[in-house]
Amino acid sequence: MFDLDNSHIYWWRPLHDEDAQDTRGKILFAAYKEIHVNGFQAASLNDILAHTGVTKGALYHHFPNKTELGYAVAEEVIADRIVHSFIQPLTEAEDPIQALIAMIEESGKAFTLTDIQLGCPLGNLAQEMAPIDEGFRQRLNQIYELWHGAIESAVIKAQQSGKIIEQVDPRQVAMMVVATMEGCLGAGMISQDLGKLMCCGAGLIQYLQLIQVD
Amino acid sequence: MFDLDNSHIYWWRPLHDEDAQDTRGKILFAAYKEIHVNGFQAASLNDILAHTGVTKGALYHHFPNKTELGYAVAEEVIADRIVHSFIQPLTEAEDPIQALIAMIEESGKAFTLTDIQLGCPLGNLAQEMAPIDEGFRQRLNQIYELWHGAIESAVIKAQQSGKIIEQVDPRQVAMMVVATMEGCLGAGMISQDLGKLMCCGAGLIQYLQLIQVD
DNA sequence: TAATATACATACCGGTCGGTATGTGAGCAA
DNA sequence: TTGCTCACATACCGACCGGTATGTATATTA
Repeated sequence: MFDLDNSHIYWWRPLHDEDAQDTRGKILFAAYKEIHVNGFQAASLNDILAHTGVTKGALYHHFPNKTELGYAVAEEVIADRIVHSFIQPLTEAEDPIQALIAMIEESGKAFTLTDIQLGCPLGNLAQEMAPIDEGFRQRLNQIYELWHGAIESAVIKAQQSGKIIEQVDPRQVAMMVVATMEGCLGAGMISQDLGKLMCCGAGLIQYLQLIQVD
Repeated sequence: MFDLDNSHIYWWRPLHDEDAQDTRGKILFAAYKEIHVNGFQAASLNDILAHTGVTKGALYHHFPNKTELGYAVAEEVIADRIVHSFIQPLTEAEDPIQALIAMIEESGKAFTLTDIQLGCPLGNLAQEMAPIDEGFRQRLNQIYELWHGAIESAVIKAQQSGKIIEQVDPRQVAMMVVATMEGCLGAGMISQDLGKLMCCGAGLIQYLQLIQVD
């Protein structure tokens, strides 16, 4: 239904170099892009193969069926991306709340119109598959729990060093931040307007500043 | 792929009585449910017909093709639901911010596990179709803009009556509230945990209380 | 009453889907 | 050299998809 070849500006690209990959890696990355654009159910194996030059025999040599290919994309590609982009920067930071704010600001600037048209690979797949496939739900939920945990730890750390007010519940803040980030991306996607994405993100940043001690 | 018949507890049900509808209405409502469960692309016309007892001839008598059926669902069923559930209560309220908080609390209580498994009909469809079909994007974006406008007006009204601090931008708050509500539903969906939905919603309510003047 | 339009019902079509059965060439161990 | 395994390649299958062509009963109009 929709064919997108914008590999040169693909923000959601996994961090490692996909050109130097083996057959399995090629399939995995092509499947990731197909799924990101069309969703899992509408993703066509034939299209994935056409984009890679790999044949169907090779695909079914590495993956038993389409569903397992989807699981592998979730576990290996998407999880990897979330950890590197949103979790590691938080756990490594001195001041994790400032890092979080910086991360939101950076994301807002780094996104292109093409990026937000596609939405978040994790969020899209979760919305589509969680209700109808327990295997997807569990794998994607695990990624979210990692993410929630990282922000929760950041808030706790900030509270301990007296940078965030004691009244807020770290778990609540963590869930809300992730939810709002996903929601902001959705707003950007539907409006196809980077300004609205930034507007939404600014609201989130202001919230994070409101819960800091003066 | 997934067949759900929980019409007796279907929270997302349109407000009017679907049993007393004409053929067109029956198709529309059945399509709405199919799309809500499976997404638009994976929604099967044959399944819709099987659930209604209507035949394909009747369907194509009322709708020229699947896409136009989807447009009609967005314009007539989904928009109707959002307006009645989230917009009218706001525009009619004396104290719209309190109404907004009450609405979030009420939603949290009214939802069943089955409800959150499916996610928001508007959000799901937007995430799926906005990137690949301009017709869907425009129709769904219009609904979001209505929603944003209603909350923005509520915030402005609250600022004028001195109930909300002047520092916040009404448009930012509006977009963030909608984004967070959608994000919270997503969190509930993926975790299949009403507690997490409530936790996320509590974070949003606390934000709304933080921007109120003491 | 005859003609016409509406509101469906039935049967079927070409195309695409995920999946499979079978074939093939390279590498390696004996 | 032979025999086996791995890593694919090719051809094909039945199922299901959205869509259409055609038939028919009923209501409306001339």
